[in-house]
Amino acid sequence: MPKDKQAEEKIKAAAKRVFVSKGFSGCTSREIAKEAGTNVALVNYYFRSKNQLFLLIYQSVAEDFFLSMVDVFSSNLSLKDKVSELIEREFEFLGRHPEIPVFVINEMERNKNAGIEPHVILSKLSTTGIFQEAIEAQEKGVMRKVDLVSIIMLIMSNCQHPFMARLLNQQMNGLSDEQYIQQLSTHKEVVKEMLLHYLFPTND
Amino acid sequence: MPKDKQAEEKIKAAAKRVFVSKGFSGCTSREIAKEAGTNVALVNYYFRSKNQLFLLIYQSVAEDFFLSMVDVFSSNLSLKDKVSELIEREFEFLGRHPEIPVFVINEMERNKNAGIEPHVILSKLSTTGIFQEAIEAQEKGVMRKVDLVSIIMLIMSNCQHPFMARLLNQQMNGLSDEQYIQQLSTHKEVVKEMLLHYLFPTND
DNA sequence: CTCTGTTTTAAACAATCGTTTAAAATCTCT
DNA sequence: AGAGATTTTAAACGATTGTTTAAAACAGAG
Repeated sequence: MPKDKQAEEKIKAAAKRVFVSKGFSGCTSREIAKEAGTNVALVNYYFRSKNQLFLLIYQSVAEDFFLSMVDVFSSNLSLKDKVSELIEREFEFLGRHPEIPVFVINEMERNKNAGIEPHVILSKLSTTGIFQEAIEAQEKGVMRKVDLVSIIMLIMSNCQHPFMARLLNQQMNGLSDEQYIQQLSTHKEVVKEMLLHYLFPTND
Repeated sequence: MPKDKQAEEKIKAAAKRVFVSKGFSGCTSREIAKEAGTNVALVNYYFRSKNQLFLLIYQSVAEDFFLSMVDVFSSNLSLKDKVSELIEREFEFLGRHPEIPVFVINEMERNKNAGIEPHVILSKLSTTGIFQEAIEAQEKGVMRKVDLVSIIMLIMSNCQHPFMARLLNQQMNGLSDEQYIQQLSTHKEVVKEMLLHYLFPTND
């Protein structure tokens, strides 16, 4: 009884929700089936196995995760505005998908010696010319002469960690869910101010 | 045949290694037993169940995780030196136990609605008077007037994330294990410079 | 050595896991 | 409406899960 033709898409969407929030080891095929409103056999009918379904989901999630960076770097904003815009977009994206960084990191670690491929999106980052642009800005004295890898790490740390460590931060500071959402929006401004002042020092 | 009296401790140590690196859902009781060089029955003989053993491990790990902060704040260094020393100790601790932040965050999330208690250590943080000290420093103009929660988040983000996202950073930048260890030590200095200059601005 | 209590082991328990099978239900096309 | 292909379901498969049982191996005291 195909109540709606899109059973395959329903399963994919359910799998995405369940995998991202509980991880591969933290859920079962039957749980995904129930979330999709069907049974286990149909999940394997469309996707052959739990592991194959997972790989499909992981790739699409990892792609989403890395995508926002790339096209900011391809724009023709100034380097400083690119960094500012990147922070803005990361907070917006992670506000909608706060579980993704932990999910990706967990599954990279779980498949350390196994199959998950280094993602192609990452190499696209080089092709935007962002590194060359950064080096030139450093030579001109526009940007502080800091190790480039460290700059990437600074941006990622300050954008991702507030979402990854949400429960930790809430409990440390006694914040409700609503209070933490408010905190995130003030924290975004703090991060932007700190990073931009550090990377692009001015004389005022 | 009790080859060594300390079977209980061996199991506890093995459970710590396995739980921290794979998480509760990512491992089995038999795996822990094998890691300890014994069998499943003995694990439950000493700890009754996988879940009870886990809770024991989780509490001790979470305690270690929060401990370094507290006694830095209890010292009689200047506020600026306290922050500097905190960053130094966090990088040292996480260098020895890089898996702990992800572990704690994962298990807090997994037991969101269940049993893991908010840790008492966190409330100890208030008793050090660090918050009062920070407010006074802000009133004196020694410290930048930034939201206190955000300051904590800045420190935690920049210390923890480089260890949590190790694989991610290595793959983004094509770094070997040895190269990343080197990167971490230069990044520590960058983090210290950025945070201290931001929080304690001077006129030079 | 013998007895008593503790520690360790092998084996089994029911439940659940990922996966498969085969039949039922539904859709497509004439 | 009816034949053939596709989709969906219920049921079962062996393997593995957390947990328990009962007997073996051991320690210390008399």
